[in-house]
Amino acid sequence: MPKQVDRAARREEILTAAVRVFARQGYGGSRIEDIAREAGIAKGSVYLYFGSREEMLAAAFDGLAARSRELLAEVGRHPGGGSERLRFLVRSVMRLLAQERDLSRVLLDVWSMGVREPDWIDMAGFYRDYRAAVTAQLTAGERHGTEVADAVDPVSHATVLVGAIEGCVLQALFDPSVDLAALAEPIVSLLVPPSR
Amino acid sequence: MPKQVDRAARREEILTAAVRVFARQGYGGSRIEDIAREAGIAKGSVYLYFGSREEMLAAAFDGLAARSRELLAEVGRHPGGGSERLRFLVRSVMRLLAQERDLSRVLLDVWSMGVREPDWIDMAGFYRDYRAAVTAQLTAGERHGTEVADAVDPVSHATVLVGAIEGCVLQALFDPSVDLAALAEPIVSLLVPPSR
Amino acid sequence: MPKQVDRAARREEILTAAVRVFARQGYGGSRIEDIAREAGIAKGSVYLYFGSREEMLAAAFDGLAARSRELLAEVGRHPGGGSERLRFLVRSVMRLLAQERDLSRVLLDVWSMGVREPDWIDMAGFYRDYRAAVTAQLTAGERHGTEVADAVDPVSHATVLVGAIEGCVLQALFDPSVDLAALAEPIVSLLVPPSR
Amino acid sequence: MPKQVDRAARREEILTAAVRVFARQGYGGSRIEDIAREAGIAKGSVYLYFGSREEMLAAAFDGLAARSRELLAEVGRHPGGGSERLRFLVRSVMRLLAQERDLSRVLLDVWSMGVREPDWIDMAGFYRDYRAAVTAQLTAGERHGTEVADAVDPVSHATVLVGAIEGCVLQALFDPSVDLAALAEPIVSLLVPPSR
DNA sequence: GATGAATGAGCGTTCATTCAT
DNA sequence: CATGAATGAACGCTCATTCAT
Repeated sequence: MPKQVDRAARREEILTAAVRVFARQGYGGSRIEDIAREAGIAKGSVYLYFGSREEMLAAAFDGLAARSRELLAEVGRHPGGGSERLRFLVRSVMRLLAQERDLSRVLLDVWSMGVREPDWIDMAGFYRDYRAAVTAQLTAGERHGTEVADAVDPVSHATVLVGAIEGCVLQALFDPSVDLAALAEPIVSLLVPPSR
Repeated sequence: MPKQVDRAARREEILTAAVRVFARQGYGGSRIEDIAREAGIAKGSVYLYFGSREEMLAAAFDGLAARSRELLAEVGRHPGGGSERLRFLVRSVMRLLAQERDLSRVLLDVWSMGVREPDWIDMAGFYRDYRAAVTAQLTAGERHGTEVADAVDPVSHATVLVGAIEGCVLQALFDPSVDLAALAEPIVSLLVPPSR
Repeated sequence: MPKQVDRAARREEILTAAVRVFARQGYGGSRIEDIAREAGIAKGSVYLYFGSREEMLAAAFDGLAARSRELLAEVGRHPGGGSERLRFLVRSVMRLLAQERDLSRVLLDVWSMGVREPDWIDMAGFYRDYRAAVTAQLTAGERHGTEVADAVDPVSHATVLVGAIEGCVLQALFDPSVDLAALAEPIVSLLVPPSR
Repeated sequence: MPKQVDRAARREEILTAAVRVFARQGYGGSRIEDIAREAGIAKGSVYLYFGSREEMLAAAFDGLAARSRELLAEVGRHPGGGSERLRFLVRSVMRLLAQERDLSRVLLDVWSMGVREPDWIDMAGFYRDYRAAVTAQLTAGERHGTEVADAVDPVSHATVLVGAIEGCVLQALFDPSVDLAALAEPIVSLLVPPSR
């Protein structure tokens, strides 16, 4: 299936170009022609791979979401207790986002879009799953009594942890002096309960 | 004698309408006419009070930023040590944002805009000040040795705290089952060091 | 009738302001508000004296046309033969236009408007009368054989003379180094037949 | 393979349509849609060939100016003395303008625009060159003493000659009974010095 | 497939004019 | 009379999308 591979690869190329342009100009400020130029193809050709401009934004987020879900899955297979796994999660996610500056920027537009059109991409579901995975690890050892009883209910704790990650990404986008990668450890120290 | 109008009040009315529309449709999806209709005036009249659509977005954020800065200032005058003051800050900010759903939604568009056009509104400066105020309270008692030495440097701690707030707001926007107001206490418990 | 006088005077004030603005910004680029500001009154007040923006342009030209027609009438009463009278006409007209830079500039807009809407102001009639007056003087002495037979028919001669005046005004408007007043004598020398 | 279009030719078609519309309705009264309709294309397509409405006006004048400059250059190569050459110039220019009624009408708008925005199109320069070419021919034979000493300085003489041409065009535009082509000879007789 | 010329709905903004005070 | 806030029709220009080649 050589055609299939080519098609998918070309689609990916265009998507990468789109993300660069979205990151630079914002979704609202990105013309199809800008994306085509960035991808080195003609304007009309974009429509051979994407049905609309919005579809590209969705695809960009899908990529990030897929990688995040993979991470979430990995976490469940990670050796160690809940805390080890959460540390792994936080570090992995922060590394991912620190490396994907462009995608992070685009995330802002996706957020804005997702708030308005809940049917467009299931943002609520994404973050719900995210929190659920964190919650699972936070409560992992509980039934064995090996974790100190937390004053904070695990779901709220998870929300705060997830929120801290997203909120740090946000600040890093605004202010280059905020080093996103370096914030993994503080988040871990402050929000991941010590093992045992 | 011309018609008597309180320019500032009228401007505020329009701004409120604009925020409602921005919240509902997103900045990019809000036509001037929508805003005018929401405000109960004619399209052209909007331009008697705002120079452009973007100016309304900026004004919306300015309002929120001003109230936030007030809060920050109040914090400095609040009785008690750094921890008390931080508790006050977190609770106040969360209450403010919980009450201002529309403004929070609009915040997403402002973020998106602010990342791209750093000269438009000084987002970096806003969050820098925000973090600085938090940092100040985190280090308030330190020189007297009354606070437990923190494993996390105060600036990073502040970033995480501010991030947690913003990140919780974000999740609450996506998912109505996330109760923003109820997250104040978890944030306090997890991220504000206990007094003494 | 004091009110009457005031009203007329006020109208004239506004018209003068309008001419200044038209000259500076062009008719198309002159907003009613600009004119009102120049006249030191409120926007709405303009409409107490003029029915529309276009009416002001017409009035501006009317003023110039009236003064031109006066000149034409004076010419007929001027002592001397046709040539003397033409010299007087050319010098007077050139002096008038040289003094009224603003009106000359506005003339360009009036021309542009007048070509398109013949019913608006009778431009054709104005120039016809103008040429007729010149023609009359060119042929003044002819029937007595006191003028040298001209190789050029008087109507064409008049057209060229009138054209030269307007064309010189035009060049002076474009190029400040063209001294309109100084062109009266050359026009006289070249286009007014010597007496006898 | 994209549709094959001769960009320059298409641009010219649109320009011709624009000139027709400008001539009929005036620049200020010509909507882009009118021009598009006249050209038989869609509104947006106009912008594939012109960046703005004003650019079309400039292009219209550029065309006329280019042809005029060609004429000026031809004059310098024309056989005969200065007077022969000037006769050739006057006749050629008058023929050109008589044939291009629409462009002449548009000229009125260009004048109006050019007076206000000297940087837009170098009207002053155009007429300066025009006068310079005429002046050159007026003084052509002087140093050999073959021309009768003129009472009028050549630069003023040139200004009057150029002015007469433009002024006759103007009158012809207002009044159909003025036959522009027929005015070439009167201008020659009156303003071009006889040979020798 | 690829192209890019063409389309035309759509929108931000302007401004002449009106009219309540 | 004077004012200037309000109006809303109008228009220049953009750009996502289509489709003939």
